[in-house]
Amino acid sequence: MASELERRIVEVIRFLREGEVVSYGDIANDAGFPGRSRAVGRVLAASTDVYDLPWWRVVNSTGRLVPGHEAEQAQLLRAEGVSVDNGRVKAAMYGRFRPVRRSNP
DNA sequence: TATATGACGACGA
DNA sequence: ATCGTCGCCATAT
Repeated sequence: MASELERRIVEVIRFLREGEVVSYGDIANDAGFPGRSRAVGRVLAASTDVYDLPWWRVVNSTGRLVPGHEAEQAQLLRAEGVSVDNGRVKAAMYGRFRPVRRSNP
């Protein structure tokens, strides 16, 4: 049985659209559980296939791709028109993803 | 009960 | 820009 936290997280990820890239922290915030980014990673790692979620549209707060799935994720993202460079989402202009520190906003 | 771990994030060096 | 440390917290051992 899924917890409230897990249900909310899954719901938020399910609604991500093509070309929309968000961070774990963004999802935690949208789910109503700010600061619980690790829970987002845990849910994805454990049940991506179960819920059939667009896991590739989730990156960390610095734009880094998912460890161990970088090649596939980069391919999936580029197929949606998202630029990926050296294991990173290239710019801060996709979806709600925003880097924490931008030297040149 | 106690530690270790991790698809994270903020910060400082 | 990159790396290490620390806070966080559910699971695993």
